[in-house]
Amino acid sequence: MGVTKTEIFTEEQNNIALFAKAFGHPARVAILQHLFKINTCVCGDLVTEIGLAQPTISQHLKELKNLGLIKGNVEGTSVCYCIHKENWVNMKEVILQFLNQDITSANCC
Amino acid sequence: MGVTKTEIFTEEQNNIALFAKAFGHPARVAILQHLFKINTCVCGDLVTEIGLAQPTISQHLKELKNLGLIKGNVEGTSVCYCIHKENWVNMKEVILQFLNQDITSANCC
DNA sequence: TTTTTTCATCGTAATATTGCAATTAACAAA
DNA sequence: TTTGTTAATTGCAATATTACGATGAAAAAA
Repeated sequence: MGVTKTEIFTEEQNNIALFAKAFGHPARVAILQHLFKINTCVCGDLVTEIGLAQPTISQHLKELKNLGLIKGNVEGTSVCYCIHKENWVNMKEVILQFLNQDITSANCC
Repeated sequence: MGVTKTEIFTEEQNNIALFAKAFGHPARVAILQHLFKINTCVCGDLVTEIGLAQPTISQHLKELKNLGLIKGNVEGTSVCYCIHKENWVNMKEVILQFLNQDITSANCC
């Protein structure tokens, strides 16, 4: 029915899925990459950088912020965004543990 | 319009997003985890293991297969699935490169 | 104060995703 | 052949996501 049955999965499985969804869209990937590349707060140039309409970027930023992967500071009329280091490291741990499952001993067809 | 504007992003950004979407749903996370845990081909018990209806599981398996992350062998009336090792390693490389962007020197607010 | 700048929010349209009942397809077993 | 088993496919309903124009809010600039 279009709604994910989160209740039948573990918290870990739901967390992995939530984080993965965060960079499951190229616009959010591009936003995060830009924040890493600039390596400091970014005030306002994300719209021209990415090439989507301002409300669309704002929406993607909101999702990333809700997940805690970025934070935003108001500076006058503009807002400066940057990676939330601590939460990024936490997210990375969760995803890495999933990606690094042992595959070497797999006895497959 | 509900449709992602893939044409304005790089191939790398689109690839990261595609792979991330693959485990952006807890059912697919659970399927992959089970395949890793069993560490061999799995024939048929995924439906009872995960707890979703058979057509739903079949659909998630199809997505993972289309992305190349798993492969399926027909064995009589049943189908055996397992991780596609080589493609999994490739996917891991792509995601890791994205996750491991340097954050230490970030000069943030 | 008025205007401008910058970003968030609202409302809406288009498309995508999730989930399942019903059916079909392919094969094994009787 | 008929029956049973297993998994894919079809069709559909419900919900989620993506994108943007229009508008609103807040602060700086004139």
